[in-house]
Amino acid sequence: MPELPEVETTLRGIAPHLQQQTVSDVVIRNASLRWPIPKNLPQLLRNHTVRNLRRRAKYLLISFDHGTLILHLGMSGSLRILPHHTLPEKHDHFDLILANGKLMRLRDPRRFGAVLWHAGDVNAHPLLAQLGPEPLNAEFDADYLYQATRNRSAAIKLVIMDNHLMVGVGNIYANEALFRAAIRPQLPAHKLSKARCALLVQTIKEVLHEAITKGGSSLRDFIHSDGSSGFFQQHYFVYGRTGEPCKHCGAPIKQIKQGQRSSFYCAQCQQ
DNA sequence: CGCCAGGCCTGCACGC
DNA sequence: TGCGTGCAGGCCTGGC
Repeated sequence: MPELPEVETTLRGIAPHLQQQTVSDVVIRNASLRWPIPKNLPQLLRNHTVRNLRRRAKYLLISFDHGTLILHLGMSGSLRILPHHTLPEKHDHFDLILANGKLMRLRDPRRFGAVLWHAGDVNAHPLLAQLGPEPLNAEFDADYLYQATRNRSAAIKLVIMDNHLMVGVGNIYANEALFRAAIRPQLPAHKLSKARCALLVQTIKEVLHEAITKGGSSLRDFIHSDGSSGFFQQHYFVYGRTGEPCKHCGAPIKQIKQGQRSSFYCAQCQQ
């Protein structure tokens, strides 16, 4: 279930193998992801060279001279670098085959991911054009969060997960960042003081940085691994810990639903 | 068997 | 008008 740190780790894992490499072929085994994989991708990419790789929100952007391949891992997607002719397994839907003897393979059991093509300025793509700032960029700061939440009466957890306001905060890290900032997830966003906005900005950056560092430490296993990059071993303060004692005060962690997603918090520590 | 998890787009209805 | 908001639906599989 890739959140931003997993996507960032994936980017770092695949980038060295794709950079300046020429695509020799594209294999589409099952085109029915969130949107259909364009059928003409093989013709579009054959004999073209990867110029650059980057991440925007949870999208991986692989750019060529004539356009950009947009990848999203959805909830169950992973990418691996493998030798040519490695046999595909059940949920291996897409391969980018490189002239250097390797291939990049997308596995996505639940098929919520995406493989799209955009010619021209990728930032103008409908999926990317409306996105808010990156949480790890300097532009995402206390002033920004404070101003952006003044007219938002919705719960702060829903607001920080709104991609128009900011990107990259999924359910796990939203819960964890709010716990660390001692902010109750149901709090109306506009009620946050400037100081609490500053704290939340800090804890969001902190949980994401920590997760990326941990993911990075398992990067050596990226190739030939299952692509999960060791994120399973992370410890959480609140996520998935319903009824278990708060690691700060011992009170049982509560679970509620917000926007059809589970929220976890300590009613004692978070106000 | 049913329920749940995950990301996130889409559509609808409402009120200001 | 056009937002913000809340809700539901859709896309899937695997694990409990």
